[in-house]
Amino acid sequence: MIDEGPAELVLQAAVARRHYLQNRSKVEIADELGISRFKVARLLEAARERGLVRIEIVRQGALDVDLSAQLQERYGLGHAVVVETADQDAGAVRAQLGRAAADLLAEVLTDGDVLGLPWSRNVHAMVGALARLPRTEVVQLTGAIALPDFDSSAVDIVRRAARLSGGRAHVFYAPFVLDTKASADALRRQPAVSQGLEAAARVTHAVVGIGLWAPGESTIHDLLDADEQAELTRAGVVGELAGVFFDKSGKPLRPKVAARLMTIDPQVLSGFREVIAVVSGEAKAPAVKAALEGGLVQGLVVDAPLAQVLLAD
Amino acid sequence: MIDEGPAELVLQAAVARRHYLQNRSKVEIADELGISRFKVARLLEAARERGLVRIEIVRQGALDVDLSAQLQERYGLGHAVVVETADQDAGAVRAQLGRAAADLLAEVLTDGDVLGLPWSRNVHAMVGALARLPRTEVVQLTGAIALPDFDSSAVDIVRRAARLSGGRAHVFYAPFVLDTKASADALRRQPAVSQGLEAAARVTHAVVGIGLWAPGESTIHDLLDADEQAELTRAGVVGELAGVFFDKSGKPLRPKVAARLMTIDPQVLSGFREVIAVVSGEAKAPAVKAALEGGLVQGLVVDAPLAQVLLAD
DNA sequence: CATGGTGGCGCTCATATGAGCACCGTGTCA
DNA sequence: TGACACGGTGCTCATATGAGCGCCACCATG
Repeated sequence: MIDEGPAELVLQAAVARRHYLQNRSKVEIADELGISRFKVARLLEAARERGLVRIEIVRQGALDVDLSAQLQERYGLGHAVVVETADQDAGAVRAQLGRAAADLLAEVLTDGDVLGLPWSRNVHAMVGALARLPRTEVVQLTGAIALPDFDSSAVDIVRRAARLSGGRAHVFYAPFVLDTKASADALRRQPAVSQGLEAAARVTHAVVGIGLWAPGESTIHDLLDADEQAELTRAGVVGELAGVFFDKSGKPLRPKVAARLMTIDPQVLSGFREVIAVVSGEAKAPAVKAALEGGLVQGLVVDAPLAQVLLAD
Repeated sequence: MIDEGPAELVLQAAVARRHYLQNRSKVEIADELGISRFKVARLLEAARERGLVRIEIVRQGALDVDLSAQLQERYGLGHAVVVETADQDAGAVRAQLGRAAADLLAEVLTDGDVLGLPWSRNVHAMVGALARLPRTEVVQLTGAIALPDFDSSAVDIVRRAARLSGGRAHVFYAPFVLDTKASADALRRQPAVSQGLEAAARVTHAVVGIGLWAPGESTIHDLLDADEQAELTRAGVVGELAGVFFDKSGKPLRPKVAARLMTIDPQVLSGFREVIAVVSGEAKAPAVKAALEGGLVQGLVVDAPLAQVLLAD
């Protein structure tokens, strides 16, 4: 009797089929085939080693759940969602991410949580896709930016989210970037503004975008002049989220320019239970990686290409 | 909190990934994720139900082990081997089947077994592919046929197998088909022939081809004249193997013509421990099905198309 | 012929797992 | 408000499973 021939192979397949495809127990299989349960176990092991059994985690609709799970495990995230975006233009990708993020948020939030939202194109997209939310207060985290292509500001974002949740909206009217520290301080002294920013202390969940500190990759970057951009680069800034700057290890920085921004303090951010970042594009990987490593975000909604880069060593 | 969103999906994927891809126990996973082992079990169940986990039995080289296992289970066979033959011509298919059958035989036979071989094109191909065999006697089961394309007869087949195994060859020189019953009887009285056929009683394993009772699908069919062909068809013959005729339920028949054939008795055939049939081509399915249902064969080496038909209900 | 190595097999016993149940918080309806 | 159904959870206990071990047949040497 010569071993390892086709009969052995087919026996392994027969056992694997019964166990994995018809999920019957090893004892059952052993009885049926008249062999010991130990032999069944060994046959299964051999079948797996030989590569006879192929197991994969399948994509579900637009979600690549396998990549998601890998991301979640790799960075110890609370939540990770990878959206499969069949090479579409940036706008379509943003919309898909927004939908996924909206679903995630609706699932993650519980009555009594407090949601914080900054201005961000991706956050805007998410709020646009929101259908329903548990009852939560919604807090504005940054000043407003009026961009030519967007007819919505931080205030509108927060209002819409609050309307959907049925909770209270904490808003204030102020620009994201002021011309001087003095103007910014003056604004912060306004009761409406200070109350709004104080509410941020109660926030449990925030949804943010992440900007890479490079031209065209961060709204704030593009709002500053060349000298300031360079200064922050020299200071080690690789990215920002909700107006909080951080370096390549994810450590928050407080550059002088920050005093001119209407945004939350890095320490407030770190008090949130979960910060969910919605980001797309491989280009942003360095900033996202830094934010992850610094523990600035605990949730991630990204497109597949970015996920791939984040997982590549 | 709204259920069944992306977070739930990703959680299921995370659990499935850990369990199936990194095969860690449910208890381990439960500890790591901080949930109960029961919840892990339920998540896995949900993941499987949802189709999130995909398990398949993979083809191995030329063998479709999954189809093989299905065939084996379906017909309660001792052995089944399905060969993947990427739509080649009949000759190439025959050669591949022969190789698979040779490997199977080498694996199945044990010292002391007795191998019986009839004349058949597929058996000829198998013997040609044989490289080594355990020590077994080899017994000729049918008379010889000289076909224009084949320079080998039953005698040569048996001799070659015996040489490879190192066992004794039991051969006799006689044609497969005689002109009259009287000639056949006379031949059977020859000591050399009768001794050969008697040795068949000790056979434990036989490898045979299966002929479908139709033009071009059975060597014996084509050797008879039109009247006889029709007579057997009327008698219910759907196929033959090793010169034994059978009907559509696999019951052996003994038509008058059989007396003119130099072959074994149906009863002798049923005394063999395992009869392995080597067959290819969907066309032969009816004959193969009959032989299987009648319990005439316990082993099968077939090409994938035939296997598909045998499994289709 | 003795000797030791090797691989396959099935055992024991601790652990992992599944079936079924009880519990709890929630929502619904009278 | 109370009664009740329901989904989700973790428990108990019987069963299935895995790790490691010893047995035995086989084989290759001295």
